Amino acid sequence: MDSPVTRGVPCSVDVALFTVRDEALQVLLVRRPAEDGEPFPERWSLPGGNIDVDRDADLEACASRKLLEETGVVAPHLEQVASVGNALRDPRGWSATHLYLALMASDYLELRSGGNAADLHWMSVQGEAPREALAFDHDLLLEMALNRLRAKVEYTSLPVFLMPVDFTLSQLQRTYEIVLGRELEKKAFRTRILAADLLDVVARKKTGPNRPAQYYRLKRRRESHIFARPFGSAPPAG
Amino acid sequence: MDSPVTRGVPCSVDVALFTVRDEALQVLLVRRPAEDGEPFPERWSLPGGNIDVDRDADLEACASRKLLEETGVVAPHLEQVASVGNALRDPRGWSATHLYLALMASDYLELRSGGNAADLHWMSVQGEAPREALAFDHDLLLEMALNRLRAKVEYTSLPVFLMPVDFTLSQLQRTYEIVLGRELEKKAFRTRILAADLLDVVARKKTGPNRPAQYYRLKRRRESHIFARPFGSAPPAG
DNA sequence: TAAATAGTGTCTATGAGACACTATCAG
DNA sequence: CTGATAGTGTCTCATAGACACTATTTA
Repeated sequence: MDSPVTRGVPCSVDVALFTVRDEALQVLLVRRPAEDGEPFPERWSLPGGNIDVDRDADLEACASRKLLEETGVVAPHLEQVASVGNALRDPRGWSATHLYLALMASDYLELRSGGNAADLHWMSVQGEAPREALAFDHDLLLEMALNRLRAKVEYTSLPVFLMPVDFTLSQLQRTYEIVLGRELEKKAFRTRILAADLLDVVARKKTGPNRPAQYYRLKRRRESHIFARPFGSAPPAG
Repeated sequence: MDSPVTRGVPCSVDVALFTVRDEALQVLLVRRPAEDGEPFPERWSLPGGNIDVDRDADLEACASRKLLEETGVVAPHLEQVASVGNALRDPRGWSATHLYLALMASDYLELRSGGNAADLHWMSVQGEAPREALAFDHDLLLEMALNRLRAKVEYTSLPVFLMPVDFTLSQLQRTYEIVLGRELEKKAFRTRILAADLLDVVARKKTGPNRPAQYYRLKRRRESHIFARPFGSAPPAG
């Protein structure tokens, strides 16, 4: 109205890609470039970057593109978490970023970063140990993505996207437990998951010196299932 | 990286302000200006507009400002819903908007619109009747805000922000029913609400030719309560 | 008294929690 | 047989759902 020319605001997308590796929930980080003029040189950050209005059909397409370019990966789950815009998050001035949460099985991973894998890093988010500060406000963004992930894991089937194609219920339960940071009751867990009718039975597979487990595979469906009650006795976050 | 100057993207905030009036859930609309060059002249739209990096500390401050400027109102609940950015939503080119959901009691309302109240309009969102198309992609934004509202009302105490300061449990239940579009069981509703320890008892008030109801008032707390199970037998949306 | 709305008593149904039990493999 | 992990039987408990019942007001 009163501003004759609307300049626009620097607009980016950042992606918190989680996986479960080595019995821990981990998030993918990329190293910031060392070039002159770039803020936070050589610091770790979430993968992401500015929207390219000529290449990105929409915000989610930008998130997919950034993930593919920086990691060579197409995640089976990608959802918008929130947007953060203010004058302080980038030393160059007012900017807005659009945070996405991505999930994938660790055995899909074959990371590449413009030929330099040393610029990629999995960081465990378990434990309260002080972590190295990330670039920009990415510590906050990571916290927001983690809160979203944990909140949804309390009452949805989201963790199936952290599993390989075929998996057992014990493996799925372990994944839930790692993300939630607490143990779950076996019988209740199995009853719920099977009642949700999310999984197809596939052939049993050989394992070690014990009864072989039934393997399952996600049915064709995009959305995750919402359970009528949250897991465990803990109230859902919020 | 390869673009020497990052131009930025036109960045706006839109607010879906809901209230319950006349036994219906209603959303506030503002009329687009008739000026030459403005897209969608004189069409109805959600209140909102471009971010002013000199005045808005962050996205939420921008939403509050737009709401105050266009309606004279400070809503007791304001939350971010999602962001939509693509090349098609504005005929002038790629843009991103940040959608907020606001709730307030209808008896707080004293709308003003730069001196012209005819540019404001409450639209009922009940019923499947085809509505007049809104400007930009605001039909989509309204749908997203409605979905968020209805989903959260299934398992939270959000509707307390649609109530006046003092209210009865019957009135609160009616508000839930209007938003959800279905009736709830009285006993279960009252038990849940009271067990959540959200409300303080205030003095009874005179009513009509019947037993006077107990009035309640929201305790001091910012966040809405999350119930362990959704209301009714219907599964939560999602 | 009737009419109207507020609020409760109580039984049933569902599904989670606990936990001990059985099942099936390698050796 | 043992050891290990997979999977089940069954009891208890919390809370929603149904619905009839009582309570309190004005007229």
